[in-house]
Amino acid sequence: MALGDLERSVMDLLWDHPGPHTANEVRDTLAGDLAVTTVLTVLSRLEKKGLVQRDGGRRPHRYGAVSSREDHTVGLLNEVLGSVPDRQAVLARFLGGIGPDEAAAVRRLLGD
Amino acid sequence: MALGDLERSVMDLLWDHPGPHTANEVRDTLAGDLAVTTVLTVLSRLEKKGLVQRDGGRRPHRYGAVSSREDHTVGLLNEVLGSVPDRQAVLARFLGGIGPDEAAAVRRLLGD
DNA sequence: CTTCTTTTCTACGTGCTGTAGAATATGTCC
DNA sequence: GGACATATTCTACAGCACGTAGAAAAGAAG
Repeated sequence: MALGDLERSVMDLLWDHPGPHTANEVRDTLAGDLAVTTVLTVLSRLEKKGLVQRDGGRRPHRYGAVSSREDHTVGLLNEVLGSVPDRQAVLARFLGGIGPDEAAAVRRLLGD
Repeated sequence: MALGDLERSVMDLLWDHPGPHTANEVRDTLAGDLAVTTVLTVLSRLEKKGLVQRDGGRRPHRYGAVSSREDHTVGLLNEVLGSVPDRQAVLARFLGGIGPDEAAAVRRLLGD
């Protein structure tokens, strides 16, 4: 599920400032001068996409990211890798393109 | 630049059957019963997106993928990774999620 | 009950994609 | 070269996702 620019901005905001937020807080933190209804529409769409969860206990409702930015991004990576028949071949090209320092980091992360 | 379903099918075809193809060949190889003009429209759009190159020397024109599926996919991966502030953190989560056999493959690819 | 706040419904413009007919350009055969 | 076949471009439209927000409804507060 691809995100539009505003949806992406909202997610970035929720990731950068954790803790559930009200629509008005999101609106005030976002750049630009959007109507609250706009923010609510976007939050609802993100909720339907499974990226945002809502605490609708008492008003105003609070919204927060379902998963971390990192986990979400890993999901995207796997989605991309799943669209290709030879995952390994893509990883090979990818690893061939990263810098030496990053390669070292990868080795370390794999418990060298 | 995201691809639609038909655009994706055409790219898969061009990747799976290398060598430049005419629009009619593409049409005949694609599933479904599309008009040639449809295929030509899609090929033109893919050309504009930089994914397809056309040899317009003599008619019928021949179309082929600009880069390999692997290179294109690596581009997508880097695009995803570029949308995040801490690339390393994402890689960490990604590597943590791959199987042991794939981890071994990665180590090997990094010139263990 | 009246008023304010919050949320939902509804709506519209825009851009992308799938789809293809109409119009045009190019090649081929007598 | 003219008629016919083939290929390409133009134009168009429907559907969907997204940005955007007003109108309407639902809930809270005094």
